[in-house]
Formats: sequence, structure tokens, C-alpha cells
Amino acid sequence: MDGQFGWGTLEDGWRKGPWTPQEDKLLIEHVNLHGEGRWNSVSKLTGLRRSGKSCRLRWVNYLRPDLKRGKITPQEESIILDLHARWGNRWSTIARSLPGRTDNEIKNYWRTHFKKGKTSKNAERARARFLKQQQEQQQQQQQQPPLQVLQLQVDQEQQQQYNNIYQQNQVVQPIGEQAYIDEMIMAYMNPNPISSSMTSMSEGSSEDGAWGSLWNLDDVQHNAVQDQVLYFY
DNA sequence: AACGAACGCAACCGCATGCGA
DNA sequence: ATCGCATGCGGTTGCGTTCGT
Repeated sequence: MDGQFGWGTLEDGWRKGPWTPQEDKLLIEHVNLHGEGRWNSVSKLTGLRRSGKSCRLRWVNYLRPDLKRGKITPQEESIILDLHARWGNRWSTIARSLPGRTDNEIKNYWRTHFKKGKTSKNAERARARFLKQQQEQQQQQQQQPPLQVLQLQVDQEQQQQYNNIYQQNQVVQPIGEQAYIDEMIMAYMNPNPISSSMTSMSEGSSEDGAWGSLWNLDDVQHNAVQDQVLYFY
């Protein structure tokens, strides 16, 4: 990328590379004082040797107080899959439906987990991780009943059905195996018959407003009351 | 324990779009 | 109408971390 200059160096007077805590502090103070926007004036007002673009990106992707930290949950993953099937690589649009998540984060997540050719390996890893975690849990709680889901005997027919739906709707990438496995896991955790990656959305909902209120991502049980309506386009 | 491969994520770039002068 | 600046977006890259052998 920036090979000639390297990270944390100056180019055209602008610093590049990883942000330091001091720089973050300056930027946060600036935004608290002046609000978001006018990014090009940040360097003049704060003394930060960062371009406006760089400041905006740092704020939007990392410093914003409303950002949600931590791993993408299976619910969020399902939403990402659904919305990607609907809108393609419109990451910012997808991100608006996932409060606290950034387009960059979602984009990275998608590329890592669902980019063509990566799903099988990820699915295997996810399965291995899950099995390992469950084994540890079982050791801790020896009275735990046997978990059928540990076998992850994937219902091939159902998965094929999902993939057919995606293909019929001219979606290049069928549903990821990892998502499917996560779905199996979620199905086990929540016995109510809900298909999280085929989650519903009432017809005619606006692209931004409805999802924000529909999904309370901290409340897994909430999923169970959603109608099961497919909405592929 | 060591090492290479794969992963995850922050940050950059170029281009598109919006908006005011 | 158009020009220039600011901002937003999607794609890409570099590097630290984790995982598997």
C-alpha cells in the first residue's frame, strides 16, 4: 500500500498509519467541542497532522461512542447475509441496519467469512471451535444432557433448499456454511422454530427505519417472535 | 517449541456524490 | 452552468494475532 513510506510516517505533511492514544484524544476532544464534520479543519484546530479523511475514518470506524464492540453475533451475521443477498456490497446501507456496527467492520467480516472459496474452511473451523467449547463446557457441567447439535448433522436437504433460493434470486454466493452451522447452534439454543438467516421483514418497510427498531440484538429471544416470511428480491 | 498459513482488523486509496460559491 | 471543496463509499493492503502442523 504505502510501502515506500511505511506506517506512522509523514507523506505530504500528513501522518499515516496507526493512530496513537494522544491523537485519538485530540480527535475526541475536537469532536466533543465542534461536532462531526468539517474534518479538514481538524488539523488546523487541533494540531493533528492527519488528513480530514483520516480523521473522519478514525472517528467513524473506531472512536464513535455508539460503536458496538466485540464479535459479530450469529444474529448479526444472519442479518448481514440477508441484507447482502438483497443489496450486494452496499456496506453502508447494510451497516445502517446494524446499530453500532460500521460499514468497514461488516465489509471486513463478509470478506473474511463469506468470500467465495472461504466458506468451507471457515465452517470447519467454526465447527471445531464450537465442539471444543462445548467439550469444555461439558467437563464443567457434567450433568449436562447430550447435545445433538454437537454432531452438527447438517440437514443437507434444507441447506440445499436455502442455496436454491439464493440461486433462483441470482445471488452468486449461497448461504455460508458457517452461518448455517451458527443457525443450527442457535436453533438448539432457542428451540422455537425460527430460521434466523431467513428472518422476516414486513413488506414495504423502509430500508433504514424498520430494521433498526425491529432488531434488538441484545435480546436473542426477540427473534423468536418474528414471522417467517422470505423476502428475496 | 517453532514455524508457516490463515485470519481479523485498522487504515489507506481512488472515485463518486453533494453542495455552496 | 460549472467549478472546487468536503464528505461518503467500496475496494484494497499491511501487519499483528491466532491457529494448525
